[in-house]
Amino acid sequence: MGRPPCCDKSNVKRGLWTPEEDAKILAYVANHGTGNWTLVPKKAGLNRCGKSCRLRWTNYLRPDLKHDSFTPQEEELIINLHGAIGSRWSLIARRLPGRTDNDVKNYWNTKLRKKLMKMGIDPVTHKPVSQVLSDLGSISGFPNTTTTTTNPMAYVNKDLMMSNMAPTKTEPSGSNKSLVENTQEGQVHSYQVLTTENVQPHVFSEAASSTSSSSSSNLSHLGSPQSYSCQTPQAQTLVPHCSSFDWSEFLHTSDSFVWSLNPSSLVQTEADLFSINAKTSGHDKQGVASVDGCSGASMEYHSFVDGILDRDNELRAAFPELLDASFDY
DNA sequence: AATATCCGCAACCGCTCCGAC
DNA sequence: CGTCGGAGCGGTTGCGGATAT
Repeated sequence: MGRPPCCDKSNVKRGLWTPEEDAKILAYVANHGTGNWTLVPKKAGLNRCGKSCRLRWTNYLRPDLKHDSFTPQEEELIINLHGAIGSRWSLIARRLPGRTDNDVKNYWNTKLRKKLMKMGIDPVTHKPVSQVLSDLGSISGFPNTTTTTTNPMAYVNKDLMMSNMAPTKTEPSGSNKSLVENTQEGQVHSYQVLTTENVQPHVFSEAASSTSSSSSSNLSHLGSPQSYSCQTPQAQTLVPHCSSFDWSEFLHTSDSFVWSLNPSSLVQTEADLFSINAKTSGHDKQGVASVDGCSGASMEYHSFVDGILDRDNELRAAFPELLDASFDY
């Protein structure tokens, strides 16, 4: 037995909102405030679903919303947060005053995801594409007796597969979901994320609420000595290895984590990113973390993207034969 | 100038969460 | 403790404008 619909879909207006409808919502909220949205259409004289009214208010009409374009700082923040917690748009949006989860989600899907891919960074795992593909190579050499993940392919971004792989393997649709469907509430899952080194298996716990393969993957990074990101010792202790974990709470209480990734050297443009890459590949390693962990105070000069690119350079140097030229970006 | 294609954004859908009863 | 229903969330769709051909 399914849930009854919140309203009679056939008798309510759908689609774009008119200025008159917006005015009615605004007037209603001004007089009555928000809450009990199912009653709003009737009371405000609108032929709309209450849910639709709520969305219109929260995503567009709220007076505290910003409607201008995202700043480079906001961009950086979104990337960092997405790398840390995956596609938890509402949590990310809470860190961006005046932005809604829908704003952030759309901006990610239309701009940032493509931007990262263009830079050779897999937007799902936040790893360099070459590393993801070489990881995939390792994984595809099954059987892997230590991996408890039911679907290793879930780590691989669909876009990445489409753009870089022969069409012989495709990510099963809803693979993210498959991880979740196999997850009982409160159950702890252990994963080994394979890397080319594959010498430092690490285990992490997945919060039961997690529905994102990207976050799963990145959670592993947070606790991993192989991490490309600039975790602080605090960060490692802040990410609890337990099944009941509230990311919202985490984000509110652990500014030192994400914000320590790159507090002083926000990457401004794609051109900057490439120039950074050029610098680091020129072995100007001042302030660059070692691969096997964070190297103290120098970390604060090392950006999130720097870490990714350094990691990639290191990988290429160590395993030139593994990286086919076609993987170049 | 006309048409096709691409892109961004607003809105919708279906699901889960959570509090009230 | 189970059910109900509102609220919230993430994924997806579709429209309309911009750009390319």
